[in-house]
Amino acid sequence: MARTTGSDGEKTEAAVREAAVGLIARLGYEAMSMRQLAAEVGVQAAALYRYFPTKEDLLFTLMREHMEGLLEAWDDARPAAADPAARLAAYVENHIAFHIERRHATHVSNMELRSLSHERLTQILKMRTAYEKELRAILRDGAEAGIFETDDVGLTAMALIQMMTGVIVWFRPGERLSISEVTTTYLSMTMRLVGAKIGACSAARPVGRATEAVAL
Amino acid sequence: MARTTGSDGEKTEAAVREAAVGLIARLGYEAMSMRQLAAEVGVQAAALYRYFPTKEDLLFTLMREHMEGLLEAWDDARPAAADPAARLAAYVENHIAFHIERRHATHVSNMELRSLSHERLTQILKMRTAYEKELRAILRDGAEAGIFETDDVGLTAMALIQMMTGVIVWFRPGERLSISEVTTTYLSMTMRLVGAKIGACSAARPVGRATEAVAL
DNA sequence: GAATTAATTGAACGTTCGTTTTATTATCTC
DNA sequence: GAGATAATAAAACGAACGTTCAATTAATTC
Repeated sequence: MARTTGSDGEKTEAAVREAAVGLIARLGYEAMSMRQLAAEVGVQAAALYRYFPTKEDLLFTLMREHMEGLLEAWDDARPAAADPAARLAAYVENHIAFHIERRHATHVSNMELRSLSHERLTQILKMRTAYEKELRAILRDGAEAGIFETDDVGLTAMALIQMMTGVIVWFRPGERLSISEVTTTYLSMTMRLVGAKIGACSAARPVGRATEAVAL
Repeated sequence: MARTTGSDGEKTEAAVREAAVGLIARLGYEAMSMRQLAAEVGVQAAALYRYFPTKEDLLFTLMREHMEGLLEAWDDARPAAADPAARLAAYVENHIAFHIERRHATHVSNMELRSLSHERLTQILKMRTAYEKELRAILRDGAEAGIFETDDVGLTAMALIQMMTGVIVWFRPGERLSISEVTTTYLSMTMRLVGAKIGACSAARPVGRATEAVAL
């Protein structure tokens, strides 16, 4: 046989991407075979090569578009206001929402970096660094304004990102907590972690601890 | 050829374990071939099967021993005192020290879970849960005693563990920060994150923020 | 020093892998 | 409706995979 009735390149390519994200997230890039992916899409393995020249090209495409999406999402969510606390709150909310919504793609982008060629790895890491740089800028501004109290901006940024991204490891939609409950809790943990002063944060509710400290 | 002069089963097995941890951490379990591992040890692939019946047995052994080591380390480090803040400080210090010292093994234990059979996965996860339960108990005790201020004990525990374990992603020995500097900073971030009250923590230096809150 | 055991080699097994090639059919263009 | 093109199937490629087996030699035992 050959071309099947109703076959459409765009639809097939989209189906390949979607199936690939799911399979790689579940099995790992190395463990997923092209035949397995093709079967999931309902196609022969050879057909995949019409859309992606190699298996690694497929992986790289998924990762690059994930990172581009993350940077775009932050570009849209970034508040105009200069208030560091509000900017930090927006960063946290955007980060958690984006990563929960794309758990599988995030898993792939975080776990399969070692399967990229050196050049492509560099490309992905460059995007990641640009994204992290945004957080460091917020923390630095907040520390200089005396609103935050961070011992080490770089280290705090890494700790926050690890903490937030870690949500995808245990979060399952429809279980005990909703996305907004998780986000609220993470927001207040973040504000406490950076030592945010009261009233400085418009989006987050008052962090709470300082009131009790005063009461001591 | 056959048995080589000076060959010793115990030494070879230890060399296999060590090389396997390094290779799996760098390449991933699926991407590492038994021939590659054998070459690293300086032996033929067939020789590996004298010590580990299958590739998965090797992986499982590495993971199980890593988790056993973690539980033992905490058993030794656990303070006798009942003070939740001191216990939390001990947990953080032990966790970071253990994971930095065994970065590669931690990487393997965290990243290659999906390559285990269902039964063995359950076994490893049981150990991991037992370890995390210790942290939840500390947080609960601290919250009940009014020393900590945690919105959600389970969620806080996950956030803390992700944050702390994340150290191995970026930490490189001999770079900008020493282990003790990293530990100190993470300890103070932890204490702020859980909203620890001043003076409650014997091991950590005063967390700092409350003093300024009082000064407001 | 002969017998036994421990440690390893080298070659091979069947399977699966990513990928390529060729042929075939559906759809689109005019 | 003929010709061009897009989308796929089917089969095959060589290479690499985990693993097994028989042979061989070093070390140990008595």
